[in-house]
Amino acid sequence: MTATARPRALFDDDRTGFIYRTAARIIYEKGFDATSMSEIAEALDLTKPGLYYYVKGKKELLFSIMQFAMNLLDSEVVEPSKVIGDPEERLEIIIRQHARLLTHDEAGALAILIDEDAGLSDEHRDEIVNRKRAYFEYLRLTLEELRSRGRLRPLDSTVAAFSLLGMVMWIARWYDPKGRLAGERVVQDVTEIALAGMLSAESSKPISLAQAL
Amino acid sequence: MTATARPRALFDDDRTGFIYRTAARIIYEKGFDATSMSEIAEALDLTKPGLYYYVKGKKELLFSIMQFAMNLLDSEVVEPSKVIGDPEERLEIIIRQHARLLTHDEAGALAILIDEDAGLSDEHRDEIVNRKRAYFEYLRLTLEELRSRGRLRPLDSTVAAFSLLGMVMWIARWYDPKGRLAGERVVQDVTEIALAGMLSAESSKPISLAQAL
DNA sequence: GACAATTTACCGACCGGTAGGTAAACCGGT
DNA sequence: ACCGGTTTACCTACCGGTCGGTAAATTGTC
Repeated sequence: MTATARPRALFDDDRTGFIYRTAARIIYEKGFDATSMSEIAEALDLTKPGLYYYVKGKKELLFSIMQFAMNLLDSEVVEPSKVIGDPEERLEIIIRQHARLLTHDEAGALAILIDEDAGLSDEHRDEIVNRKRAYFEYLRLTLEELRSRGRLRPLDSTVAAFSLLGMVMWIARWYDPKGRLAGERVVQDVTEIALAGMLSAESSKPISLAQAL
Repeated sequence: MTATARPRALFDDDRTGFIYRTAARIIYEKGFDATSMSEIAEALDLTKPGLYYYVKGKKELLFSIMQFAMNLLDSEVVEPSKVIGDPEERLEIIIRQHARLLTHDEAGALAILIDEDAGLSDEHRDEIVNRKRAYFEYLRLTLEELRSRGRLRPLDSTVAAFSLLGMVMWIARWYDPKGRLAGERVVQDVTEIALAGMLSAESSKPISLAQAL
């Protein structure tokens, strides 16, 4: 697990990266519309035009942060799960990794990804929505694969996939890393609830092949 | 429209009610900050001062809508479930009724309730947060009751309650009443996933107890 | 049932303030 | 002398909110 492996995103070394991450934190805390460019600039010890030297505009800034968040999701959740053949194990990794991401500090950018697409231009929103849709479809197809092996409850896979996402995404809304609950406990419980909600009653893990016949 | 028991909220007859509901729809679609009072006024075939004849201010308008939504939640979810003794049945009613509410048209006000508390004044936010907290605690205590009867998986009840809420609330984000999926199918599947995720493996009754509603 | 007094339901014009954004000057390092 | 990075000074657009006013309905009085 190498627990401390920090995700190391695209922009992390240069000044631009610092700006994006700082902006993400503030926008996450206050909301996109309620956050002014001057505020972000101030947090960077800059004046507003100083910030505009680095970013083209407020919408582009939001878009960049969202692309960063989607990259994070791809590299930390999708990629590691892709190599796993068994759909049940794969589903578990998806949930667990996604939940884990949200309990870590990068949650800010991820949470922005959830809520703020209204602030994007039409073309940018299309881009983000497509990437979200791809992730959703990946999750849904994993569920369908599970169904074809008789391991999924008799559920509509769209409803099931959205339910999983809702459970997991919600973590960003309520979890406080400085609170009573340990992050790993949250990740563990959410993963367990999610799997139990999806898998058909009999034969959780040990037996697998005999049932398909 | 009589037999199906429309929730019939506080404001439904008078002009004020119409204003609140219209505003809720627009704010739900565009977000609170991105919605101007002139826009709301225009949707009502009024000018801005005309709108201000009815509402004291933008924040008060938001607060009123949120109070309406909380009242709806209380009358449609909490009240009907309170009379049920068995915690498993009660849990099912809570989930089912809450999900059902979100698949109906009143979802707008409910969704605002989810996202927009940042727009409230401090005192108003306290009021809303307290009501939300009461609902959460009601749900969590139902889970604890379930645990005391050995029917809850070994989960932290806080994590479990938030997971349920996330699943259910998320419906407002993705469900389209005009889409492919029938509302009742969504309600049914989500309820099933939720219960399966909570209840310990042995001895879960057949799901369909409370079909009549 | 006539008519003055009052209230209801609005509108046009406008104000203070702030947001996103820009032009142009400035400054330190090489 | 140049140039990346930064500032000062500023513009325009729009937002929440208010002021003064008014046509139409309602109410009280005789």
